[in-house]
Amino acid sequence: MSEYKFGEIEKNWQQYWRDNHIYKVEDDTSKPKFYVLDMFPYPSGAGLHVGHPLGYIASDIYARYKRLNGFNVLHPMGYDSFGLPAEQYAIQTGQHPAITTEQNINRYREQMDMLGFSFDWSREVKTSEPNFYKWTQWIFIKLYHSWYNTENNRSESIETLVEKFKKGIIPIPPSGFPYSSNASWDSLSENVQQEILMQYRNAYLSESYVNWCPALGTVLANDEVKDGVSERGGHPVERKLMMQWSMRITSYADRLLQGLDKIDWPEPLKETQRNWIGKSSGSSVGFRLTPPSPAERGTESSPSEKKYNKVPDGVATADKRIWEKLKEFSRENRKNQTEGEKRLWEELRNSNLGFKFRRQHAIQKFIADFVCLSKGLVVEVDGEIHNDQKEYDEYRTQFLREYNFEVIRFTNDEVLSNTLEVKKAISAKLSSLPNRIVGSTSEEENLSPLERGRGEVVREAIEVFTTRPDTIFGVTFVTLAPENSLVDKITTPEYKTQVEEYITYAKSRSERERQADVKKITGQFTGAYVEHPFTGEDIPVWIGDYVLAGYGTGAVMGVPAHDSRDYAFAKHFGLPRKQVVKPTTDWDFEKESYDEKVGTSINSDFLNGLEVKEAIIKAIEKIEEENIGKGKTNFRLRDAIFGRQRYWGEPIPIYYKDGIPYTMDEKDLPKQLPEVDKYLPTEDGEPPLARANDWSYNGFPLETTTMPGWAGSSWYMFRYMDPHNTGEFASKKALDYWKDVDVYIGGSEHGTGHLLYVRFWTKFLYDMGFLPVDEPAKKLINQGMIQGRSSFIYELKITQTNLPDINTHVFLSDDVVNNYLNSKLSFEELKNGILLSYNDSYGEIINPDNSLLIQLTEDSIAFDKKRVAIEFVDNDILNYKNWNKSIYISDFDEAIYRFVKNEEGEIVTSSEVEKMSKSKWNVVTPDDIVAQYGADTLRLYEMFLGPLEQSKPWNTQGIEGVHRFLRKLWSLYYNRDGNNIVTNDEPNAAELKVLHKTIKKATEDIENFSFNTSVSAFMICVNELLELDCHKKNVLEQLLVIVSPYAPHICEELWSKINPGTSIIKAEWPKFNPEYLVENTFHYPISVNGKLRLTLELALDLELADVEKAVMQHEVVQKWIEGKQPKKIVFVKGKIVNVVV
RNA sequence: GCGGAUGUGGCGUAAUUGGUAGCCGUGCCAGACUUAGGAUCUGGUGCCGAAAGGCGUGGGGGUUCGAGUCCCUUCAUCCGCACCA
Repeated sequence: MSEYKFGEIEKNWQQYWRDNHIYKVEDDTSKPKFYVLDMFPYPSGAGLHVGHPLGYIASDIYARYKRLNGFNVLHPMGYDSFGLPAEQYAIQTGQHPAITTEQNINRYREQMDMLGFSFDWSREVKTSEPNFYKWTQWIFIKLYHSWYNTENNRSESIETLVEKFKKGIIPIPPSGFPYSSNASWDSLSENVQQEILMQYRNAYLSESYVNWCPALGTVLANDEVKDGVSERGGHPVERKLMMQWSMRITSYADRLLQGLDKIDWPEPLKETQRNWIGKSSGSSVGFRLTPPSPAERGTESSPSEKKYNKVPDGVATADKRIWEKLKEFSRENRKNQTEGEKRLWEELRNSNLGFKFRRQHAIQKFIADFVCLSKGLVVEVDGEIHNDQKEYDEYRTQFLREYNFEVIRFTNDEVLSNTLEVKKAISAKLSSLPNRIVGSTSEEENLSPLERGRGEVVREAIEVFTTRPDTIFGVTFVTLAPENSLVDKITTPEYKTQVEEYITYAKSRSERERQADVKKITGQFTGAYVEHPFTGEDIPVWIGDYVLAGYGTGAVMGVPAHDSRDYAFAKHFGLPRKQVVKPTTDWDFEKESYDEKVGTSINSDFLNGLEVKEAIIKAIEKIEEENIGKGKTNFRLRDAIFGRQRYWGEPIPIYYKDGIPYTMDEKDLPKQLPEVDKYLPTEDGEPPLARANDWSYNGFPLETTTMPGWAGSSWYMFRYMDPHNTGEFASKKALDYWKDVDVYIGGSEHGTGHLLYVRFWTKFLYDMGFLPVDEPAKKLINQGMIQGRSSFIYELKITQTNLPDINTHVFLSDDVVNNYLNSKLSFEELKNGILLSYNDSYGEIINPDNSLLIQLTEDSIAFDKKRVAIEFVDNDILNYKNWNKSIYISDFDEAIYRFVKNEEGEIVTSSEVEKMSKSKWNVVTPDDIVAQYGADTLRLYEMFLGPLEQSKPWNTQGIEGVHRFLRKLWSLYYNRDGNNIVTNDEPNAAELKVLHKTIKKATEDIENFSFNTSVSAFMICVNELLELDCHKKNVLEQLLVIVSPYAPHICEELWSKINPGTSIIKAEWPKFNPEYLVENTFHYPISVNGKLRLTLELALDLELADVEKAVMQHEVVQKWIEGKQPKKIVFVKGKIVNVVV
């Protein structure tokens, strides 16, 4: 063979590799493993475009490199084959999505094969195949039967939770509202038990606000919604309250955050994830509601308005009327404590259990032995139990319950003999109860402990979350989200109507509107007031839709002087402002709020003089001390909605018995998708699965929603390790050997979706003992996007008063339009050009006729920007000769096209860089490039384009150069006459230097994923070898090995010529030998005063003194120092000499 | 608004991490060969200047013998999040 016939060569070798299963990987534990993974594609109907292979080429190069270095490399590929487009297509055509998906996959496969990737196709996975999604369903079942135990910070089987319940220990569920019942677990009905467990399950069913997309007929996850519209299709999305399956990813928020520190992922991506998780620490603060007077409440006036009397009017714990008497009792009791009481007080006092207890405390007409007001728990120690005592105790318990106190009793003996158990029981009870806000009025502050026993005021409070507790003294109002359940409770009668109106208005605003005009300030006063926890001032309570119901407590404290949103709100409604932080610079508080976290606290009582950072700490301290609130961490991350009202996804393996969900038996998996007549919701609005004939399990109805697109992709990398296993998702042996992905390559657009979910599931599977690792990928590379270049052309439009505009089908060269718009071209000239275009038109003239154009006036013309398909544009020049009018201009209708050309006779198009997409007509497929230049050229070129991580618009300028390089490489082996000219001569020093310089560079670059620079190194190497006229096997052979990951076909071909019968795939990466690069001399740059004046070749072993002599003698240096004495001579060996005068 | 990134010839980019700015490739200019071609080869090509030389890494300032690289400041572009308290 004489010429570089890439087409033939590539086809032959692809065939050879396939036939010999050369890329098949065994679990060969004798070799070190290396796992190189690409994010698997969704097989869309458009096929691969030139952007897809960018990452695949990079990973292929890396995989090949690792193989040549003796690693056992796992490099698989598969398809994320469930998804919306296939289903949308199915709805339109009635064709089963599996069929279109299969077709698309075949097309993808064909295209990938064409590029010579070294994937082990025997391990291919498809998420839509039952033998794959069987395990996705299996994982779902595991998630359902597990809960996150915050004690040891990991997921556990739900059984461990039930055991706790049986022991009476009730962990606080993620929702924050624990069940509290004195009944034993076993005595609860199945229904209640399941309901309780649902509060804890990692996969759970709950009613919550979701992103509902009516056009797609399904809910979407937060990361599938961008700017209030669906990511796929761009349909509007609204908030809707629905019963939904969700994944409790929020339980993992902190670990997902921590985990980022130990993985080698790009910093911007980690930052995006941190942002998305959105951890912020601060404090909750309770603002007690000020009891309105009966007159204000309206209770006196009319019973019908009594429903607004829900504000507890300050439950003084002691009945004031009998206080004096109670005080006596209390005093007596304190003196005559029983042993048990004494012992228990030792345990409870000083907040030993984490909560403040009081003893001998009056609650209405009783004295409780011990009470924790912030939890509403009374602990009683009884003496001997006789019957009347029992009855009396029962009565007390009942009574206290009415006042919202839990009662727990122990006998004297119990306390003494088993203090530890008693303590544990109290602890468990405490942690199961919600917090209450307890406060005291300032007058009570000065009372003696005994006198305080009179009771403290327990009132309902609005709890807010703030990251700036240091600005607590700057609070001038409190705002609730319109959805906040307190709104209804607190609104006073006179504001009832307005508040209701406002809520209706807020609901009517779609998510998109709400996001679109963030600047629009709306809100409504409720009539209610709360009390400032430190100053006791009355603070008005507002509602406003700038407060989000789903974050924190759905309520904020308004500090208009130090929060820009509060500032805007206050300004709009004329609310006062209080400065409490002194800025470090001049600040005009009239103009804006001072939000910075630097400065000194002022007007803030105990915080005065503290720096913001200290003040925050101090404020939290005080808030906790006073039982006003608690230091707290909030996450922005929401639980991920897991159900989709769609057909083309994994069925959720759940059935319902009496309305209670149960998981299917694992042995019955996979639960395959049923056949349906249509891929649309039923008439009753049920998801498509409800159309199936018998969608049931053992006679019970099955769940009809399916899993979201990200389900399969959240664990697929582990399936590749053991893809044909039918008993497990992967064997322990395979998992232990392959462990995790060493290098994962894919786009950064998955930063908050896939890459977060896959980390979540990995951690979960790790917790449950199914995986040996808790992060899926050690290293991640984000390849940049290859953007498309969209072309546009202007169409002349005639605007008419009172009539619709006329599109003329006259298209103008972009520069002509610009010249006209910039007045470089007169209207007459333009008109002339338009009329002339009729002589050069395509087809006959239909409409508008020339007469209409003759009447054109300056006021009646406009230009319409239209898309042109990329295949008809070469370097921004419209190739109108190939123009296919039926497809290639948007808004086509039957017509004849005319073109107004510029002076060069060209039609110039304008262009924009956009995402490559079928709908934008800017897709370039690899097929044409491969046909024209070959896969090796495309591979090299895509790498040569620039750094892998960088996004860049696709252009083919420069592809010639890369192709030329391959031909030059070829010419090292074959001369023009097609004769093999490789010799067996020993290479000389110069040749070895060139080779080893390149080996060094190629090795370093590949390790750094700097593929563009190594391509350039190859070019230099080939250029230099050609110059040296080097055709020696000992040099060329090694060169081939280092080029082979990039251009495997040509290298395999040339290799086979010099090493017949062997494959370069099995070769060894050459070892860099630094000896060949050793130099004796160096061309020193010599500068005078930092300015380069000459270079001087000097021996490398020269020291400063010799160098100085040589340099100073030099006439050029003499000239520049102008006879002055050098102040200093800087000499860096092997680098530079600088003479300073 | 917050967060992240990037600014270097006509263009894509490179620079061993503070040490000769512009490698490699395109494009352009000139030449050679020629079957007159969008092939191949050779030379040139940051800008200004006839040259000597001067100026040059978005702008301004600083540190240093020396700055594309470090620090401060400012501008522009792109990406992500976006009323997250």
